Amino acid sequence: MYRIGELAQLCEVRTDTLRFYEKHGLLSPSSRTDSGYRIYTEADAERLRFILRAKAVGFTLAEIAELLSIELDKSNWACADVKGLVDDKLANVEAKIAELNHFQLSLQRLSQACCGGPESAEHCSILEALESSTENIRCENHSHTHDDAQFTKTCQDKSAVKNTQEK
Amino acid sequence: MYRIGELAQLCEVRTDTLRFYEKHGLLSPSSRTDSGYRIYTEADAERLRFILRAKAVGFTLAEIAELLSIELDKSNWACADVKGLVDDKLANVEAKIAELNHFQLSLQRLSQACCGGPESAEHCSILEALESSTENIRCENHSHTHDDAQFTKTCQDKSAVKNTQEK
DNA sequence: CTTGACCTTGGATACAACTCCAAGGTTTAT
DNA sequence: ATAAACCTTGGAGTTGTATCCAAGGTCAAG
Repeated sequence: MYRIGELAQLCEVRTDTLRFYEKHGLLSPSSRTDSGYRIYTEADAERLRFILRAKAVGFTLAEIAELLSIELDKSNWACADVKGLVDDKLANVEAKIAELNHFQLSLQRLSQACCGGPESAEHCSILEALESSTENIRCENHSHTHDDAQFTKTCQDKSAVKNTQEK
Repeated sequence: MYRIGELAQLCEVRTDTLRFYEKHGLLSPSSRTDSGYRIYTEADAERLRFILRAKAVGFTLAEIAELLSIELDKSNWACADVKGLVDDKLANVEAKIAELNHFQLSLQRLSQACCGGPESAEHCSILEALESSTENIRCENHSHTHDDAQFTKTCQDKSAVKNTQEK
């Protein structure tokens, strides 16, 4: 039997988070004291751990609510249903990874093209790329032309410019 | 010279988005008609394209605002400043990728452990993993024990259960 | 001169997952 | 008996990126 603060400490969440989960139907205390304090049982704690584990593999709270409803009524669901949720999530995660990989590649190319020195940014390859090239930033049309000339070219005036930079 | 709807169509954004960018200091029309209509010049369109390209490589609008302020005053900034922004973003993106890769791995393991068949979910490996294992879901403590016995085990009752599944 | 397409503004709504706050009640320790 | 630490509720705020709406003004065509 835990009071809200105890359960929170045990599972390393905030009390606010527990109330938030309650409001959203994920976890309600099994009972209340006469004065209205929430009382959580060990089973409640287990349910919370289930939620946290599901969060740890990337499920949103809405998805976790679905998992919990299956969990409470397992015999009326098939493995296929559960696996479906996991596979949908997996596809979802993989799509996000693909997008981020695209960002990563573009950023790497931009970074490599820039000397990164104390020279004036007037001829900075990064800014130039953002000013004009779309194809070379988004690598969506895989043209395979290997024309990364634009990206290996660095800042033109490496010769001292001695600009005072105020940031 | 474009009216808001024309520029929006040209760059494939909503007019609302252009007003939103204006409200947030990213892009203001160069002038207005007597009746108050926004008038965008070709330079404004270029600035919008800069914004959209920066978005395409993963920058947030706040970061883009920073890039734009450099863009407008290039000579007072160094390549190092620009490259710094890109490299910070890159680190940021890579951290997100790492997190998602972790999700992906966990989800793959869960998926592989489950038969995915029409059997009752009463002994579903996925639910069991969420009920009890934390270490096997989060692969944070790289124990390298290769104990994926828990993950290769599939649903126990492949023998017909014939549960009617209502979803 | 009316219809429809366009434009204006300010403000509301949406999503996710909290986090914080104020005003007040309860429990525990001294 | 009183202070500290806990708890309650309802509601507002956060971050990011828009999207939608209502009430009204403008413009071109027929």
